[in-house]
Amino acid sequence: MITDHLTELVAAAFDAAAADGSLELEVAPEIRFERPKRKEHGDWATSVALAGAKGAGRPPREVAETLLEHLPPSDQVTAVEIAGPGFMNFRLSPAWRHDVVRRAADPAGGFGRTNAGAGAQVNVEYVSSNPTGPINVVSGRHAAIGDALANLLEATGHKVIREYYFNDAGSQLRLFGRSIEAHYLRSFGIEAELPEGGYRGDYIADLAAEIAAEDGDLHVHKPPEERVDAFVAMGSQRVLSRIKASLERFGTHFDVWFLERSLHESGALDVALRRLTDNGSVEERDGAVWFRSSRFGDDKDRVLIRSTGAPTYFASDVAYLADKFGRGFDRLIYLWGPDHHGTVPRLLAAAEALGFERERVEVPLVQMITIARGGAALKASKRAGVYVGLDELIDEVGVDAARFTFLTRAMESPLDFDIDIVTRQAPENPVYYVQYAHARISSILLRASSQGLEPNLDAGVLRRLVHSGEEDLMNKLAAFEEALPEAAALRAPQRIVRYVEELAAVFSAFYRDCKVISEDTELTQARLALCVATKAVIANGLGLLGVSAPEKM
RNA sequence: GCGCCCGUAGCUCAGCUGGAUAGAGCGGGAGACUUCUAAUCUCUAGGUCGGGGGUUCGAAUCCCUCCGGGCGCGCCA
Repeated sequence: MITDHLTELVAAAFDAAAADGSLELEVAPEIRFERPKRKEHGDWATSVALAGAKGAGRPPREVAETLLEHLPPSDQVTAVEIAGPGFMNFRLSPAWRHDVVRRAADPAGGFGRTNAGAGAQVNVEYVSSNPTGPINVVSGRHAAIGDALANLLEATGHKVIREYYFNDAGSQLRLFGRSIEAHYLRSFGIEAELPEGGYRGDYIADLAAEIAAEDGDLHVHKPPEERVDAFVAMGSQRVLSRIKASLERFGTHFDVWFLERSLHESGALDVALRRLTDNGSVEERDGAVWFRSSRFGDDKDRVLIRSTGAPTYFASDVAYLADKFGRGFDRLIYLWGPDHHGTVPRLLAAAEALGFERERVEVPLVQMITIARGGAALKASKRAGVYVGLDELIDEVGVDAARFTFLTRAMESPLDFDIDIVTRQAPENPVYYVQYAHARISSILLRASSQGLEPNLDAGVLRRLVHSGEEDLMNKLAAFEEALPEAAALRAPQRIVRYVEELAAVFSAFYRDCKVISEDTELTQARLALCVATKAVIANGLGLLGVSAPEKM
C-alpha cells in the first residue's frame, strides 16, 4: 500500500537526518499518514514533525524542513510541501493514480481486499432470534450488520462461518407452546386460560388454527405435558421455517443453524460442566451448581444448574462456547442486543475458565431500535404482540433500502425507525443514489461498446486523464483501499456506506464535467477505463453491504 | 446505586486509534432538463459538537465531573 512506501521515505529521512547530526531525537515518533480533508493539502499528509518537535527541541516547521531535505526521491511522489504548523503534505504522481485505476478495474485483482486476517477462522453468530414468533425489524438490523461484518471479514482475509443459534430448549419455548395450546383448546370449545406472560400475537392463534386444521382434535386428549411438548415442537418448527424464509428473502444466508437442544442431547452440556468442575471453577451452593465467574472478572457467580436440576440458559451458552472453539475457530463474534450486555462478562469468564483467551471472544452490541409509526412510538415485543415484521418492512421499503438504512448508522447508535418515514423516503433513499451511479455507468459502457469503443488500461492511454474531475475520481477510488480494511478492523460497516455514497457523488461530478464518449478516441478509452474501475468499486462496496448493484434503473 | 450505549445543523445521523476552515442525507430558500439515464446537478441558509474542568503545540475525538435520554443489573431468556 502507498502509505507503507511513504512511511519508508519519512523513516529514511529521519535516519539520514540523525546520521549527519541535523536532527537529534531519542525516540522517533510513530510515522502515520492520513488523507487531508482539503485538497490543497495534497494526497497524503503526516504530522510527524509536530509530534517530534518536542523531543528534538526545535520548532515543528524546522523539523519538517530538515526531514524534507533528507527525504529520498521517489517516482510515486511529485511534491512535498510544508504547511500550517508543520504538516508535511505529499502529492502523488499520476502514475500512481493510473495504477489504482488498473487494479480497481481488474475483476480478478481483489482491489481493496487484504490478507490481514491471514486465514483466521471466525465464527460470526447473529440474529439468533427465538423461534417463538416471526422475525422483526430488530432482527433485520442484526441480519444486515452481521452479513456486512462477515463480508468485511472475508474481504480482509478471514475464513468466516455465519451461524444462527436456535433457542429451542428454554422456558420461553415452553411458554410459547402453552400459548398455542390455549388457542388450540379453545377452538374445540374447551375453556383454557392464556398463560401468564404468554405470547399474544395473532400468529399464535394462526398457528393453533393450522394445527387444528391438520391434526383435528388429536391433541385434545393428550396428557397436558405431552401436549405442550407437541405444540412446542410443531410451533417452533413452523416458526423457524418462516424465519428462514424471511431471512432468505432478506438475502441473509447462514452456514450453520445450531440447535440449543443438540447441546443437551449430545452431552456437550455435561462435558463443559465437567471441564469447569475439574479445574475448580464450579461449586455447589444452596442446592444449585454455580460457576465461579467472579474469579474471572464477573460481578458475581452464576448458576449453571438450578436447584431443580434443570440447567440454565447460561449453561447452554457455556457448552455452546466450548463447542465453537472445539470446531477450531480462532475467534468468536457474537452480535448481541443491548439487553444482553450484562451477560457479556460471564461469557468472557466462561471462555477464560475453559482455557481460551478472552480476547478471542468479541461481543459487539447492536443498539436497540425505537420503532414508531407516524411519530408514535411502539414497543417492539414479541410477547406483547406489537412489532413490525421483517417481511412487512421488505414489502414496504424493499431489501436494498432496508439494508442501507440499517447500515448507515453505527451499530452502537440507537436507531429511530419510523415506518411511515422510511416508507415515504423509500424512493429518495440514498441507496438509490449509489445504485443509480452504477446503472448510469453500465449504460455508458453499453453505449460505448455498441459504437465499438472499449476501455483501454494502457499507461499511455490513462495518461490522458488530467481533468480535476478525473483526478478526484481516481483519488476516491484509491480511498477504497483504506475504507475497506478500516471498516473491517473497526467493525464499522457504516464506513462502507459513507464511502460508497462519496464515490457516487464524485462520479456524478465527473459525469457532469467530463463527457465520456467523444470524438477523441484515446480519451474516450481512458475515461471508459475509469468508468469500469468505478463501476467495479461501487459494485464491490454495495456487495459488502448486501445491496444489489443494478445494471439498469 | 453500579455497568453499558447515546447526546454533533430544524430532523435522522457520520466523523471519535487527537490534527489544518466540523460533514452527509432529508427538510428550508434560489436555480438547471435540444446533453453518455434529471432516481441527477449547481448555489444558499442553518452549529455554545449537552455543560464545566483537565491533558496537549493542537480536543467533537483522550481523562475527570455534572446534566439529559435509553438499556441492563434473576436459580428468566
